[in-house]
Amino acid sequence: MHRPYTTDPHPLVRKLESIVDLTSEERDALRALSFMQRELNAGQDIVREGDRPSQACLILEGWAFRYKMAGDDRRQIFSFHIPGDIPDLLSIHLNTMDHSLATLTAARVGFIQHRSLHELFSRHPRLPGVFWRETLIDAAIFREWMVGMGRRKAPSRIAHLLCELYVKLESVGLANGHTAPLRISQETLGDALGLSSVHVNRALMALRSKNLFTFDGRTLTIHKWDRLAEIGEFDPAYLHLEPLARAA
Amino acid sequence: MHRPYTTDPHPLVRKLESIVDLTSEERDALRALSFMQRELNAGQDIVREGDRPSQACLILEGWAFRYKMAGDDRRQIFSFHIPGDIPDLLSIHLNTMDHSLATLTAARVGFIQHRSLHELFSRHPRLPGVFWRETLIDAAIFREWMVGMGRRKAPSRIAHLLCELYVKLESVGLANGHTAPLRISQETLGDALGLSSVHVNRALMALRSKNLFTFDGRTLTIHKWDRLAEIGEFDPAYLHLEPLARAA
DNA sequence: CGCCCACTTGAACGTGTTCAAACGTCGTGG
DNA sequence: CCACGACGTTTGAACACGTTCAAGTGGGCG
Repeated sequence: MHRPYTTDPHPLVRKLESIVDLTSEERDALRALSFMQRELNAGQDIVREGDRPSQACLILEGWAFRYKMAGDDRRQIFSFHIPGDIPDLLSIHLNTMDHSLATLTAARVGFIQHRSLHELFSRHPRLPGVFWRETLIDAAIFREWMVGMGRRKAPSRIAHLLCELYVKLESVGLANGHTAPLRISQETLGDALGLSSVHVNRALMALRSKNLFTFDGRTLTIHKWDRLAEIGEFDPAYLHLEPLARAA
Repeated sequence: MHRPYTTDPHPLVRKLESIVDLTSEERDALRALSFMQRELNAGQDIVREGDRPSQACLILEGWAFRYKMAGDDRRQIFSFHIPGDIPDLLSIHLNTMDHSLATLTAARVGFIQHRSLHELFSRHPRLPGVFWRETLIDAAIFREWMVGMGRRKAPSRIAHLLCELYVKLESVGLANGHTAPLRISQETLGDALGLSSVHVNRALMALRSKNLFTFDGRTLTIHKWDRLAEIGEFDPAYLHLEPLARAA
């Protein structure tokens, strides 16, 4: 379905190579991007709604997620991010953050100055298009989540999310066979799906009784992909995983 | 809150000038963009999920919306579009449409070849960033709709959408005083909000009884903005209406 | 005038929420 | 090593919100 992942040690290079053939100059330029590195615990905000960042955050290890609060009790999560992602890349064109970014697990992240990215883009004119495309895929995933929250019931939403996360992990080489690491609490799943944790629990138990997958909050193993995809109405087209045409 | 709109006859120039100061060269290049023009009735698909367009659609007159079907009965609408918008601009970087675009009202649209856009971008290096930014704002609106569908109740969602549409119309000069044209059926509102038309009707009636606004499916007049914004938890920050810095 | 479409209303039903309590597990410190 | 606490999961019961189906209303347009 998609190109084989490479094993480049740089997460950003690895991610982009899963999408497009980089020239060696582009690869070198990406590896040369300088950033300040930080280790964070789980559940820490990286950037907050209202901030005006001058740098963007590259996930090097661990998971992050984006969210926004409605009032001070209701949280809506928009996306989960894995190594190689730059979840707040949008801050290079939108001055003020309209949402927050936080770590889901303990994580290592790098902060890249916007200035460095602009330089990278002007020197390597194919790259802005590649990153633009990444933000368009983000938006495609948002649309699919909207379909879920607007038009699918809880079990279907859960099945869909599990399929999506599995495919994304697999596409960057983080899944083995039918198993992938997935350290997400039911409360967090609920905040991503627009459900209460109680209802996530009940729907999850109902799904579990069908033996389609096992999931204990740490590891996801999918036993019957086709059936799960059917329940979740999952069609991966919106992830746009087909690689781009080769570099000229 | 945002810059005064210009009255340039070209909808695309008018839209972009509401965001950024264009140089006269940029303006001329935009006006010179060639496109095939078409008149469409209300409720016609312009591009469909699965298509691989070689052109992008500029709305010249009337309204359009983007949507996706779940099964063949449930429809989810993602966005509404007005003159100056290029709702499927994403097709320049994503080969296959993951959703459809249709007219809401009778409309006049222009189809711009992707090739022309690429040429425009390479000749006017500030423009890709401006268009990229537009697609990032699209995504910001998707996020806000996710908050609504996941975490707000029907009356709040409706109030929020009315506020959003009013502000967007005002920002391009399509609202007069407190009144704006808004030709949307309750069924369509429901498909955008993740609600049944029956429930939209009831929630709308309940809101109407508060005399915050009048809306008859054609025209929206807002009487008590503050109160409506409060009910909808509407904070326009996510629309990123502040103009960009002036051209150097 | 009459038809069509959108809006309105009612009643029964279903999905998901809320509140509360109990249970398990894991990591920490005594 | 065990006790404890923190946190996530599981369960129950009552309730609220939203859906569905069905019928009736009203306005605009041919």
